[in-house]
Amino acid sequence: MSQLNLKQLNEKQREAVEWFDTPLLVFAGAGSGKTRTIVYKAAYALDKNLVKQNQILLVTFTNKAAEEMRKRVNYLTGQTLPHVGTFHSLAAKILRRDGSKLGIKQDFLIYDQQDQLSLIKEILKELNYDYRQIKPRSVGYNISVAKQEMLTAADYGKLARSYQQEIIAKIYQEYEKRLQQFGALDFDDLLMKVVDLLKTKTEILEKYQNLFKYVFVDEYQDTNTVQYQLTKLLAQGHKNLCVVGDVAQSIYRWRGANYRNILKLKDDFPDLKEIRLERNYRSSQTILDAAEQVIKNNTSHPTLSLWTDKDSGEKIGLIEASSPRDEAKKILEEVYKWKQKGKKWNEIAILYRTNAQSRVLEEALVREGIPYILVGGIKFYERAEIKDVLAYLRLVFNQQDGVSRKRLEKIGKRRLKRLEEKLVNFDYRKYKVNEILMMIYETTGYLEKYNKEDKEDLARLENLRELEALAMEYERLDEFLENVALVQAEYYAGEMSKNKEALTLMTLHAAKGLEFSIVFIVGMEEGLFPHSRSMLDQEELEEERRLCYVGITRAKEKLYLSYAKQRLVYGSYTSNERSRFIDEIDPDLLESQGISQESFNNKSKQVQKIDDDVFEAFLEGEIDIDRLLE
DNA sequence: TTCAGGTGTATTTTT
DNA sequence: TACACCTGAA
Repeated sequence: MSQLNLKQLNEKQREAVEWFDTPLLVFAGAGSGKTRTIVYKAAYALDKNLVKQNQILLVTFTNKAAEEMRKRVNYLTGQTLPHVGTFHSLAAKILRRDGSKLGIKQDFLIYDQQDQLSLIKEILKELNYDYRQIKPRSVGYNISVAKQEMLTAADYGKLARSYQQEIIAKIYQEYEKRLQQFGALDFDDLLMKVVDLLKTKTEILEKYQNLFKYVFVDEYQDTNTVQYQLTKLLAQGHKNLCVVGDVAQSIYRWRGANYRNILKLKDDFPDLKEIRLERNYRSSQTILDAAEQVIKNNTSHPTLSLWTDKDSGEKIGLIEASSPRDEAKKILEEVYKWKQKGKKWNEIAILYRTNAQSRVLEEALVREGIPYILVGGIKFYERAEIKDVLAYLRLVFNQQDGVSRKRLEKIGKRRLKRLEEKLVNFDYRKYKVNEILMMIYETTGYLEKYNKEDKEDLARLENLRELEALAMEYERLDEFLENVALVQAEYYAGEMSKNKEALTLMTLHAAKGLEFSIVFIVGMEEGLFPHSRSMLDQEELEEERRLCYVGITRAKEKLYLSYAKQRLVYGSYTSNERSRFIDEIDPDLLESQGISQESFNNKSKQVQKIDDDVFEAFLEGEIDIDRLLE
């Protein structure tokens, strides 16, 4: 039969898997086997014939998580779940099918944040607002927040109290008009419209309520109001709902996430069953203790109390540095220690609060010849050349698309004109995506923009080659565009990105859901972490603390916290106190790391590149750091 | 269409 | 500091 064996679960996990009587809320602490529990529960429901595979709806926050769960359910049961995805992809699916009832065209485009911003800028210009007074970003943010609260432009106008808000209301109204005209929906629209659809068209609501006999929602603490509504609507039918989350890991408040949604659930489902997964399989006791000591300073929400069978393990390394450069150096000393003990590069991660901090670290890694990957940075689909070509493709798909047209006008009116002439007699449905791509290149001569001899241009051409490879995977243009809009292509920057075994650099946000043997959290300074923008507001400060909690609980064996006494911020030197989060940890759990050896200090500066052979010898443990740096 | 120069601004960014 | 963005001139 199947791979399903409930003996692989602990008691609490099993209880969660077998519970089908009433709606279920699983508080799953960091490293408590959350994914495993969801996956087993879905598999169990299939195995017991409680539902068929297409009757399970499994909503996650990232495509990566969705992919992971789909794979694992498939492994356990041999069945593939068709409805696993993000809130946004689910909404897009429903709107493509039934959106016409709300007057939404079936082939609507999806505008991302950048599209939204360009559109707002254009409107600002046309309505004669000064972008210095009315900031496009802020307008976009306000519109987004409004939509998350399901406020239409008209609603917003009625609620507007200040002059600023009235202007935003006007822009919002115009923005909506244009979206409609262009046949486009933005990210927030997807959710808002689908809730609108389900609320107003009972027959459609019933259809989906009947279809989805079981609804799972992962990372529930990060849902916003409209996502909460959507969950409620869909689950209200069979009342077979399982949501999983951890309040202490809610770190997206600034995008509308409201962890109170998880606490509010009891009001909507009075017979809600609660199960807590508090056994941690990831970290040492010391790391868990530190995490708990930090998070218990948050007073506005309850927290879980994690425990483990493991030993207390290593103390938490505390690194004090004079500057970010010194910080990087000291970190690498510790990194080498672990490398010598046999750890692989990919078991080590350096986490920071802001992207700007990555640079000094990168420089140090490059100097030492340590392979690394930098997660985040410029996203693939956000690159100018990729956006250009996608704009052409979107225009082929939908000639109403004003944002794309505007962009294409900027890169060449003649090119655009030639394409538009071609499109008069062109039916994209008859061609594969890469055939259309070739047609675009031929008609517009876009590639001539770039010179192969130029290093930067060559990189752009390579990116476009990559896009072509992606396009090959799709037959139909609409499918390709939908995927581009809703799936952020994973993209790693950095010298050594091709090297699989590499140390990871990323923001604390990006680290959520991941784990590493050795974790460094750097820049633990007041003003940086907690960030100065968050220090005045209790709610925001607590979110910073949750972020710290997320960071700490990424570590399996050894955690390091580091801070620099002086740091260059916006061009001027500032001295910051060490982060309050460090002082929230019992000093007995901490251990100051030694001052660096002078030799390392001096030599590492001179070393440009280490010989491969020497480096290899070092990896084999044949020589030590000092020899390596000679 | 391109580019130099000025100006303002500066978290995090699953979709 | 450093970068993104706008503007105006060539």
